[in-house]
Amino acid sequence: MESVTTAPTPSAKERLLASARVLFHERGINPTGIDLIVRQAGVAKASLYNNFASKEALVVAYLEQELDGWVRKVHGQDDPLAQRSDRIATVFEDIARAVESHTFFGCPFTNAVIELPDCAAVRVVADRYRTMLRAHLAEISGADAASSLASRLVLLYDAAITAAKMGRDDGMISEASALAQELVSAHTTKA
Amino acid sequence: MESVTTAPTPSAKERLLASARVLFHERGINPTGIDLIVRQAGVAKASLYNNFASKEALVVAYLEQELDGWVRKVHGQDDPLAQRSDRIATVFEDIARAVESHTFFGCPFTNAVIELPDCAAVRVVADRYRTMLRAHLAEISGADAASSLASRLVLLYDAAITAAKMGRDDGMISEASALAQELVSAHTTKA
DNA sequence: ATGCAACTATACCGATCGGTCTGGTAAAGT
DNA sequence: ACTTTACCAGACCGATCGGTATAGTTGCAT
Repeated sequence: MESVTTAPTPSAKERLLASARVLFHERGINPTGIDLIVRQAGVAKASLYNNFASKEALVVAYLEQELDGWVRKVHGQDDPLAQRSDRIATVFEDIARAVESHTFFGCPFTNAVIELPDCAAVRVVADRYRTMLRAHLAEISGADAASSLASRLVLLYDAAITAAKMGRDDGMISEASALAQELVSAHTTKA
Repeated sequence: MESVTTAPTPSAKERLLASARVLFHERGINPTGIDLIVRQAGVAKASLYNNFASKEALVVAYLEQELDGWVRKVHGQDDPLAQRSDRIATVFEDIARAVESHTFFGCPFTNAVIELPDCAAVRVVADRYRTMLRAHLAEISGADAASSLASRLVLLYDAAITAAKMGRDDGMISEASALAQELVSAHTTKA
């Protein structure tokens, strides 16, 4: 039985966003030309510009799609009744799982800011993501979003992603996870 | 009195590397065209290709220059007789100072890996940098390079840079610095 | 003084970029 | 029946890309 929200034949817009996602992840944004996106989506070039004002608009839509996906994922898998340290561990396991399945290409928002440093709209979405990331990490650790602990968890999350992107990963992700859990435990017992 | 190693008139190669550095930092690598580099260096296009085989080779030379500069900087300012936590603090103060002076554009090696994901030579230089970074952080903290503490310090260093790049920086750098110093102190007193 | 190497200046190359335009097809709305 | 909407296919546009070629100049070494 199909979900009513999933059309059996994706629209041109959906196919464009889907192939843009794959290509931006695998090759980066700037090296991925319009023609390639269109061809891989099996869509006419005009359909791209009927749905998006420009390549930049497509990039922003792609980032918003990534943000939506991230929100849905963390809401779907996070168990509010679990131990704080387990909820923290889940976040880092996510990164490790993506690395193992070779579907990890770094943080899409960080990558986009680096690739398009002059695009204000990209910055806006990235800021929105980072605010929500901080809120989520604060929530699952039982800390205030403005707290020092929340800052430190954001730092460790960013760090794990950077390490996964840059290194051959000698347990850096689990190291970040362990330190994060230590911080949360210390904070929990202290309170 | 001039240093013997600094020519009064920089060669074409030196001028090219100097302007490549500025442009790659400010605009990123891919959006910076050859013509712009050449024009800003006040150099003929042929001089670029007399000194570098391709734009990619220029990028690699730029990264090697960045690595050299980083090595010289840390060797110049680090005081082996200082307290461990002070030596750690210096590393993070460096980032904060760069941010304040608006000469901070994120980690050149991370940025280059993101902008040119298919360039193996870029990866090589980036790996070299990361090995030296780990060795340096291990040394100034009195830890083994393969130790858990060294991993954690690398994580926090990366994190501080990412936070500085992505955020409006509400004390994230000093938060990373504080945590790093706490880890080193705990490790020192334990031993 | 002569020859070579390094340099400047600029025209030029094919390829590709983001983006537009034309033209045609198929389904849905009225 | 007619229009509108959404779509595909692909030619086409000017601009820019990385890179080469031509031609002339400067300065140093022998």
